[in-house]
Amino acid sequence: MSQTTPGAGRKPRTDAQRNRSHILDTAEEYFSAHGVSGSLDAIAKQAGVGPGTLYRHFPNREALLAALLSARRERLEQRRESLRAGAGDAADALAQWLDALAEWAGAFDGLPEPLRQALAEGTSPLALTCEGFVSTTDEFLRAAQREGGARPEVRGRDLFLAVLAVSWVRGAAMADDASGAALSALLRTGWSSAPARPGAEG
Amino acid sequence: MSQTTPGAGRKPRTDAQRNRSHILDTAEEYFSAHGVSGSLDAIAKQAGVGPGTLYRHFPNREALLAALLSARRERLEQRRESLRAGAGDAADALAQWLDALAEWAGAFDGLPEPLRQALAEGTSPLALTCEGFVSTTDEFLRAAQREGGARPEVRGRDLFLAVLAVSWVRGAAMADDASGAALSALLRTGWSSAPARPGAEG
Amino acid sequence: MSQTTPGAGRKPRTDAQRNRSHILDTAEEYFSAHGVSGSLDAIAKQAGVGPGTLYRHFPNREALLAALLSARRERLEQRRESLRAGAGDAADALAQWLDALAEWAGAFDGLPEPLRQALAEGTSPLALTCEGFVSTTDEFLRAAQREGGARPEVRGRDLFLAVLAVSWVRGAAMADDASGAALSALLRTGWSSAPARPGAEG
Amino acid sequence: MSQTTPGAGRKPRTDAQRNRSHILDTAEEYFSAHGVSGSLDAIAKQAGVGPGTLYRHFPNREALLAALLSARRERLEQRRESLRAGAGDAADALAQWLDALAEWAGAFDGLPEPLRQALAEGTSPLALTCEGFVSTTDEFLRAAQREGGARPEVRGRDLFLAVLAVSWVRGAAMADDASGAALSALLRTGWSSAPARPGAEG
DNA sequence: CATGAATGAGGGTTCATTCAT
DNA sequence: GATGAATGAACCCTCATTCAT
Repeated sequence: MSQTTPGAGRKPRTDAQRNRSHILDTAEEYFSAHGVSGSLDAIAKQAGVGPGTLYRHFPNREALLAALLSARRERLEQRRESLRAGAGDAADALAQWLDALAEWAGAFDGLPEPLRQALAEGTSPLALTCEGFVSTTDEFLRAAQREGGARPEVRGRDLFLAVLAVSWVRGAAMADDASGAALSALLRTGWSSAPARPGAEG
Repeated sequence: MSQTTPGAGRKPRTDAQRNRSHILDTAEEYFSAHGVSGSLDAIAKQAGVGPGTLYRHFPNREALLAALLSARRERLEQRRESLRAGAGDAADALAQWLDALAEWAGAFDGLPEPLRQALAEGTSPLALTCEGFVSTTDEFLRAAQREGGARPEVRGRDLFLAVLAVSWVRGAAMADDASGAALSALLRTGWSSAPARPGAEG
Repeated sequence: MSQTTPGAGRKPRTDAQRNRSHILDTAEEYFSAHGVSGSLDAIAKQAGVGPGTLYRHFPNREALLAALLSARRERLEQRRESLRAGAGDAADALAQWLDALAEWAGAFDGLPEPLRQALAEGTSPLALTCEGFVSTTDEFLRAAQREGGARPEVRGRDLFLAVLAVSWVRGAAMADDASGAALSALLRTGWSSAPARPGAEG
Repeated sequence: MSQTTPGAGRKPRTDAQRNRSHILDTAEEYFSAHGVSGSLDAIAKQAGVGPGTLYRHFPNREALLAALLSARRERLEQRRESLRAGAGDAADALAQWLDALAEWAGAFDGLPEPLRQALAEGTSPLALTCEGFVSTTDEFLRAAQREGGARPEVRGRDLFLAVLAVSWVRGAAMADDASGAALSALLRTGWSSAPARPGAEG
């Protein structure tokens, strides 16, 4: 009655994997449609498994989220590599990295919230993922600072949080889609047009 | 059971008012302690009224929130007036206005979320309040732009959203309290140290 | 779809009472059939109310149990009165009171367990009821002790617990129904045939 | 993952035994800590075996319990032997046997319950163990009766049940630890101080 | 023999909201 | 106006048991 596509026969053992990824697919779909607060039970049902099965694979919502994001993380890490390899401006690289990060954090409706919490509380499987990205952000940032393309007082963690915040704003179906881009720009240049403290950075 | 002595038979119209403001006081306290997602039922109970009574005055959570914020809005409007009157730099006035706004948006845990939604969806009593502040922000912003103290491409709505976003980040008990301030600074100056406007500063 | 017998129209307000007692009736029936560990949700469903309604009236299983038993308590208290009024032997009165108590404690399958817990932990609405009966037991006991019909070292609380224990034994569908009676007798006379009090019988 | 070095290919038959006794040790520990209603899954996990393995050895909770108790049974049977050998009073021997039994039945929190059920239903591996002890109790009892130290109408089965009941009462963390002892005494002498029906037994 | 993934009913509980009184 | 009982979907989680490998 439950999990097999009819005619697929039995799927045990190795299909723990298949089941797991089926749950992941379903969750991806479900979170995309309903946001990260969607019901776990509903995901299980939609995946055609009992709640216990989902629970076995992912003991809580964050674990599921973490698994979901880790798939996307790969893409992000590829991006990181290509940006590292890229010859150009360190500041541009940072900007592009932040964009990639923002896209990642905006994968699902409401995702920024648990990410921020993970960062704040440290526990939760999401925290590790976040910390990793904070480090990467720091690298890009320091490179840019060395080249004089980024303000020296800025810290990677703040930048990461800022990206989260921008994603959070984007999250709502905005009346005005320009806002997302505008905020990214704001983040880069600030609203002030005063000189960026001449002499502070050469 | 709450405000009338039983058997009095006289229920002066003012009782409705008294009830209403008692609910507001309770809600203020409750939201401060439990964040804006606290149970409305609990507020009603704590206020000593039935849930129906609460609902009569405030048909939903946002209405209650709006009423709560409108009290604080006065303070904010006073701030606006004093900033308008202030002689100084228009950019500084804007910065101070944004700070005041951030404080307002951080009144309760989780408040930025409904504010953003209100702004995005337009419906909801909160939307009006927000729009009002967007306008005010716009005024300050345009003044600053006229003086050359703010970038011309920035819009008041984006600034308002940015303030919301900063408040949202602050919301979590951050491991690092400096982040809030850092983000505010970031918002003003951006992370880039490239000249704010080519030619503007040599 | 839910709680009204079709055609009964609406039942609000006063029918909180009717509802409440309907739940009680259902619970009585349900506990009789399935023992005191039966599902509360199932009771609610069978009573035609939502789980929340049941929950409103009885915040937990013990509260429900207490309400159920308080109905029977009246019968027990009548018994107490008639025993008090009865002229006869104080020891016999005690014995009959203990029998009544045992019947009360055996009302539902598994009831002795929560009763014992209530007595041990003191919290729980059941505890009060139990304590009351302990007191009554003490009264009967002391009367019997004064007449020399009960051992002086025995305490009311122990007797109450013993009754609970006897009911507990009875609880299982015994292969041998004589056991219940045998235990009651045992409780009265003990298994030893040594003189009850040295000198009391020569 | 548990007992074989992976790749060894050799799984001597004794491993089953080793597994079995490891499960038993774990269960002993677990039941001691959590009472007999603890989760079997948890025991399996703690023992480092799959739930299936546990189930192979012990098809249900009672089987596991029976195995656990059979270890303790040996101690009990030694006690029996020493009591049989003892010269003294048959009634005292019975009393001591009952004490030993009570201790046995109190080995784990909540143990009396399944024991009673086993006795009542006859099925279940525990029943055999219980019946054995009923017989032994009967032996001691009859000896005492022959010496005039026990009432003639008492039966071994009732005494066994009574011991279970006393253990059951002891089970709860009693506000008053004296109750356990008091009940044992009660069981021996009864609460009545009337002569033990002189003439009925000599 | 051992494994451990899967099952899935069932547990208690919460709460925004409606509506008869 | 105020009341508060009723609703009932939804939530997360547990666990004894089966069975393909």
